[in-house]
Amino acid sequence: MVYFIDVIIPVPLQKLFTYKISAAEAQFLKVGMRVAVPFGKSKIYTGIVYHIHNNAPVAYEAKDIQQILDDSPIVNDIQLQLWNWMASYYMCTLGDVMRAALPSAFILESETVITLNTVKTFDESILKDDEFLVFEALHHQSTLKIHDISNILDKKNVLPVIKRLIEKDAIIVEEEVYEKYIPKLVRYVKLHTHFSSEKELHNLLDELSRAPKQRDVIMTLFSISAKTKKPVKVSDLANESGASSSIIKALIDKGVLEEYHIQTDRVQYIGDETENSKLLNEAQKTALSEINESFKTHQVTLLHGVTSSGKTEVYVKLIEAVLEKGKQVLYLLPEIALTTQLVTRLQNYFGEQVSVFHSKYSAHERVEVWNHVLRNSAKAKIVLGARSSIFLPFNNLGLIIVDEEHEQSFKQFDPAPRYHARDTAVVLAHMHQAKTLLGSATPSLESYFNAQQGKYGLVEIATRFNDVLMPDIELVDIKEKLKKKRMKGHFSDRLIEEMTETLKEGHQVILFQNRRGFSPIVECKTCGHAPQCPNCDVSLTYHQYRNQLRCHYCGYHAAMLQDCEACGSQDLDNKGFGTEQIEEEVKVLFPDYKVARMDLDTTRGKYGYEKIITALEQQEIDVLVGTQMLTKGLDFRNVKLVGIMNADTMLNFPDFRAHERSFQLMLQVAGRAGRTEERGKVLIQTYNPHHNILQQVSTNNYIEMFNEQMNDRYNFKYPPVYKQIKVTLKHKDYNRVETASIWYAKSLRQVFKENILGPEAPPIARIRNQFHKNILVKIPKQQSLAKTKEAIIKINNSFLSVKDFRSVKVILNVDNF
DNA sequence: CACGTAGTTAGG
DNA sequence: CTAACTACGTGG
Repeated sequence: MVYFIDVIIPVPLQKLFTYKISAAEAQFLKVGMRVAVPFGKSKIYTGIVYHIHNNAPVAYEAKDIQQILDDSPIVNDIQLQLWNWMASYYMCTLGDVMRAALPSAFILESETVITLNTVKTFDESILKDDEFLVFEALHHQSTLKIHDISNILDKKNVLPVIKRLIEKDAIIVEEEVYEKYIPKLVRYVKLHTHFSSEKELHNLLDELSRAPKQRDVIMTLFSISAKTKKPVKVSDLANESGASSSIIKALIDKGVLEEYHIQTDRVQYIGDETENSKLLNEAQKTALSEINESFKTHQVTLLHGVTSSGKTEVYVKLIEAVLEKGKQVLYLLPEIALTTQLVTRLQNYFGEQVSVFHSKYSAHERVEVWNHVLRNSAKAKIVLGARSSIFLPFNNLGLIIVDEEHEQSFKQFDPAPRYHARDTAVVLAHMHQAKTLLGSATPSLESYFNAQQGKYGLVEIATRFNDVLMPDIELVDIKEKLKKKRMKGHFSDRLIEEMTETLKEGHQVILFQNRRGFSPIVECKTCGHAPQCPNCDVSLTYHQYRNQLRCHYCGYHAAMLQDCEACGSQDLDNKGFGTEQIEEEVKVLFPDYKVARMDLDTTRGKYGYEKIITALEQQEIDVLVGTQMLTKGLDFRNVKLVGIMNADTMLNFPDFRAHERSFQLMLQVAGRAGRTEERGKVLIQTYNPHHNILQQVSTNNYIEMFNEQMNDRYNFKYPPVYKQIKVTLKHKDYNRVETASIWYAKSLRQVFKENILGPEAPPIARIRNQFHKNILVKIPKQQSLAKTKEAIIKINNSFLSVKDFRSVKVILNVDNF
């Protein structure tokens, strides 16, 4: 009998790849294990076993696998089922999904390593300059990577050089596979068993009387192990005894102490005893029983609770109930809300059972969480994670909570799979026959729509915790203020008044500005020239903290100009405004108070975000200026005033969801104000105070906003009424994308008629030297999604078979919102 | 002709 | 996606 396996390779290819395995391997291998396989001419990839069978491929000879990498599956059947769903729903390959799903430490790749050929001695004089450089470098350093060689030679294409060196027998190249995950080992010591008897011990101590320091170490070891009754770490022993590591080493060398290693987790919860969950108030109790009731008839329930209504306590009760049944819980949050208070809060209740999973974790840390979940370990009963945690190997999920359900960061835009974690969570929960709870103070239209249609259950909490009043929201007409000369920079007299009063009372202020950077563009006052990004169709933005010009799209940066590139004038102006400028203005207006800023620039690094949050909590900051980040579920006791500097930029954003987003954003920011007894105040500065959305924000009227927006969605055939798929074409040659996109749209129109929009150039037509064109496919509710995708794939295939179009990159984005 | 770059194609 | 291969342009 011959055996074969079909393997998923982490490359964007539709097909699975078949390899030959031995009978013994077939006996051992299971679906979901990793194998190292040769792929292409010279690479070795990590693949996931998808299928084990006896059907020899007809068209080619299958290669052998190189190695089996696991003792047991690291991916379970439900995951593979989810991967399949994802690949087909989001129109990408299983390879794409695999890359996103597995922690990178699981996906090892081979790397070409170059070493000297020591077998033969040979004449250096036959080497050319380039070759000699490499040859000599290898005498200093035993191995080199391809990358190192291109650095040494300072050129891109080094393969010909390497090829010649191999031909001359000067070097050897090998493919080396690296196991990327290394468990963290901690060194422990114990007294050698040799000295376990009283007598031997006495002898030892006598012997050591001439080495007092070593004797001390032994005594300390006794006292530590007596105190803790646990194995003793070398580091603890060194600290307690004050002995240097060389003294300990001497004892180990003598055979008095024995050293050993224990594998430890990188991520550990160090906390006190867990506390009992809080008692719920009436509104929360009602909500909890309504949710439980709703789950009897619905797989998914939407919890719409106003800001600070105490949704978390309700979640905690639900989690407790699921844990009691011995099942796992996944708690999904937007990335940004994760690093803070909520983690601590849940750990207070559930202690060690909580594992956290997000993008700032290292590859090693992620593997550890993965393994805990895989083994259904007690340390990962509850996983608190960002969007990618839907990929963890759950085997017994009971509940998924998607908090801040409306957040767009649950959708991955680039690279594929372009999935929405909320929607994927619903599918995943279904596969586990688990329930999904979506929570938000400002639900997305699609979720609320689903609830209205009866697809989801709906539970509402209308009052804030402790009956704190909703903040008082005031709209400030800055057009009028400007006319009456009542603006100081970007601050209206009303905002200054309120800030002065709030600060005087010892409360804190948050100012929200919807753009980062000091000023979006730099403009020459003489000729009007604004420096542009060389790779993208955007003006560069000025960043004061590094005195740099930066492009937000490709990361290009250059030093701030001294004079205009076009006319040489030194009169350069910073136009528009952002968080940095607001910060500057606050410093001038309120010199006696501490101002801080929170945006992408100031929250870089692993704990950048926490530092600012803690400073605010400890009231080291009086005024915090920030971007969207401010909105994410932070709970500050002492913030009484929130100022929204300019509501218009977001309202006028060219996107069908601009209004919905603005509503959500403003209400979320407003929710930061007055979370204790005192009623908070929110000032919204705008040129257009009569805008419907602003009126709805000021009266906190979600339903009115929902109805009005849904009306627009009906009229213009937008989601959630219609589904949509966005096709993006990219190429560095403008004319090529132009013709390609016209061809593509025309083919789509033949099938979908008037439900095709475009091709259109996006607002930023060129990014990283690639020209973009978008085509939108609108899909009516009654039209089969599967058939629509089939048709698109068919068109896409014939598109790719046109020679001229093959170099055009096509991106399919399902539910591109 | 040697070399370098850009485009093309296959991968089991 | 990656690497090998191919076609073509440059410069000695």
